[in-house]
Formats: sequence, C-alpha cells, structure tokens
Amino acid sequence: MGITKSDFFTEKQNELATIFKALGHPARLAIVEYLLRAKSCICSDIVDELPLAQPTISQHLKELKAAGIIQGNIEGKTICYCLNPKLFDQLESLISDFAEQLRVNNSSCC
Amino acid sequence: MGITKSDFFTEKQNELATIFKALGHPARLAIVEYLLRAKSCICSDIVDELPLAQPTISQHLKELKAAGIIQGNIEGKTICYCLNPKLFDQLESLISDFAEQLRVNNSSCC
DNA sequence: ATTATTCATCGTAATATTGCAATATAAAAA
DNA sequence: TTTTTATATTGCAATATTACGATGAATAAT
Repeated sequence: MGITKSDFFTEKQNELATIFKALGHPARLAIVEYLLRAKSCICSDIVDELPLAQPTISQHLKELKAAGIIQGNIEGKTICYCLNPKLFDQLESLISDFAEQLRVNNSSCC
Repeated sequence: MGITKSDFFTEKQNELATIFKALGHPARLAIVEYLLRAKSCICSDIVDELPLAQPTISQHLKELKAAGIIQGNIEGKTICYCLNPKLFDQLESLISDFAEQLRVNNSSCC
C-alpha cells in the first residue's frame, strides 16, 4: 500500500527509521558529505555542486532538516545550513552498540 | 520523477544510500533489532513477532539481504537469517568518522 | 501418498518519493 | 524603485514502495 504501519512500531523505531530513510538517498548523502567538508554552510554552493535542480535540492534539504540531520538558520538573504553534531553522536553510539552486540552475541551464526 | 539519478553520484554514495534506505523502515529496523536479540535466526519467529503478513516480511527480508545487512542460508525447511557483522563494523567506522569530522571541523557552525 | 509447515513469488491496489518547470517570496544591490 | 540573487512552494508526471491475498515450491510429519 505504500503506507507504512507506523502505529504498530515503537516511537524509537519510527524516529530512527526516519533518520536512516533521510540518509538513504545518494543526493542527500552527497549533501551531508559536502557539509562535512565545507565547514561553512550555504545552500547555493550545494546547487552548484550537485547535478540537480534547485527546487529538488531545496526539497532534499527540507527532508534532512525534518529528520534532524541538518540545522538551518536564516541569515539575511541566504540560509546557513549545517550538520547537527548531536544527532551524529547519537547515531555513532547507536551503531556502535549494534556492532558490539553482534560481536558478543552472534559470533557463530550462519 | 520517483527515479533517483544514481548515475550522477559515486558508487560509494549509491551503495551507502542503499544500506541506509534499507534501514529506513520501522519494520526492517524491528527485524534487525530482533536478530540482534535472538541469537538464532528463523523467519517464522519474525512473522509472529511483527504485525505484518508473511509475504510482507519476506519482502522486507529480501531487501535487507539485497543491501547486505542480513545473510540467509537455506537449512532444511527453514531459512537461517542473521545479521552481517562485517557490514555493521563498516557502518560503525563510517559513522564514527563522520562524527569525528564534525567534532574537529564544524564546532562553530550555526 | 497425503497433509501440514515454512518461506518465496506474483499480481495488484494504495500511497509515497523523486524531480523539475513555473512561480512565489524576500532580502540585497543597482 | 527596479532588478538581481537566493531560496521556498506548488503542481504534476514518472516511478518506487508498502502491504497483502492467492498461489507456488519444497521439506517434514503423519
């Protein structure tokens, strides 16, 4: 049905899924990687950097923001977009927990 | 257009996007979490565990497998599905790199 | 041999996503 | 004030995803 039965899953699962989903597109990953490299953060640079039209990029930025991956502050004419370090810290510890659990528990599987 | 312009992005970006995308659904996250807990790994258990029909779960498992997140071996009547520890190690170091870069570079942003 | 049991596949409906042209908005520059 | 610049929004077409019933395939149990 193209609709996910979010109600049946925990809030955490839904939240985390939103984050991964936002990262699950090459254009949005490219944006994240660009923001990692470029310490400053302006949108027009990204439009030049990627092979996508401006409205498309604007839409991707919106999704990244909705997922909490980037933050954006209006600053005169331009918008300052940058990564949310807190979220990446959380993601780091989550994945690290996953990997650790795997190391401890499931060594002999498959 | 609902089609992603994969050609314009690097292979790495596309691969990584596939992995995140696969994790970007609560049902698939629930499956991953279940496989983390349950050291053994059988599909029928998952069907009992989740509020989704068997074909739907089969489909989600297929996607997780295609992304390299889980591995599956035929074992008589049942299939042994389990997580791919290598991939989680890679993911761990990737996210950890991201977070580290953020800590070093972008402290004063936004 | 027949009947479960377990899982995959097919077909299909409902919905979501991706991408862009056109247009809107709003600040800066002229 | 007019024009340029930077970004957002709208509307829409093409395509992808999600979910499930029906069915298939293959092993295990009876």
